[in-house]
Amino acid sequence: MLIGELSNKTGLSRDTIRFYEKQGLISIGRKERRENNYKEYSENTLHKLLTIKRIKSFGFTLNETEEFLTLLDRNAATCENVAEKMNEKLYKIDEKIKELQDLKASLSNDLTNCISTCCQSESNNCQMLNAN
Amino acid sequence: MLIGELSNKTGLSRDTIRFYEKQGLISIGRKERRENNYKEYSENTLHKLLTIKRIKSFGFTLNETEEFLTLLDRNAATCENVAEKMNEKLYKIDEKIKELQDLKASLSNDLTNCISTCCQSESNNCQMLNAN
DNA sequence: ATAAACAGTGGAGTATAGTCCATTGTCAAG
DNA sequence: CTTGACAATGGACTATACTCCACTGTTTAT
Repeated sequence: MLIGELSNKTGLSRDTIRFYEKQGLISIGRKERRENNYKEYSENTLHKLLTIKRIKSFGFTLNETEEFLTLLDRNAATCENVAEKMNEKLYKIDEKIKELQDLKASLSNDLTNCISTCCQSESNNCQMLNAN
Repeated sequence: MLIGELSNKTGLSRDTIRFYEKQGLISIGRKERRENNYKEYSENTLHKLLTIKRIKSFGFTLNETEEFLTLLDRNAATCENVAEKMNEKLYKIDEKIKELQDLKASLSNDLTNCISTCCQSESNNCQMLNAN
């Protein structure tokens, strides 16, 4: 199929598909061209793109996604290997959540302080912005 | 004071300070130069940089930080105005936290499914990666 | 006198994941 | 026969917040 069809079937833009190609996530051999030089994408490539979409939906970057693809190609994407990466990602997500929660807590805290004390100050400018 | 001292006092690198200058967060007049063309930074600028650090520590971007600085300059950074921006930021943080929690939940869920079913499959490659 | 440390400027590079543009070529419909 | 839709390619641009580099000038210490 041509890139337009591939785009329709995957929901990825042509540009994105070409970008993935540049990045080496998918590849096309010299033979897989029509006489007019148009690329003829295989079902395999379609499937690969859908896989990329799925892996990305788990929050993996393109580089990480590429690692998965390599494993898949080698038939080495065992549950064990995959679960390991998933757990790492889960850990990172947890870290980010904690970071954000800390940030939220400190922001909330400062905001509370502002309401109780800073607003009584005679300065127009909120004291919360003053560095320690 | 010269940029080196400013850097020491703020903990920001010279490059960062110059970057903030390029971005217009701090500015220096033509007069504030020594004869050798070195910039002479004021206490005011030092204070401003510390304020920038503090605002950024709340998770605001440089653009958002600039808005605060503008308010401060106009003596219009009232608690009300500041609190409004803080609340917006809190809301965005909350949204991000939720996003991450959802992502985490779906990842965890798929991982659980994998462990209970996918690992019994005869394929080497984990089924979790298969697009629907 | 010379080297180290510091200052100034302009511009490039980093990471991420595309998106957009220009140009040229191809194909199908009216 | 020309217009529109689609394809290929290469390269520029986006946002964010710096960081690093090259090159030049100045000051300080030895």
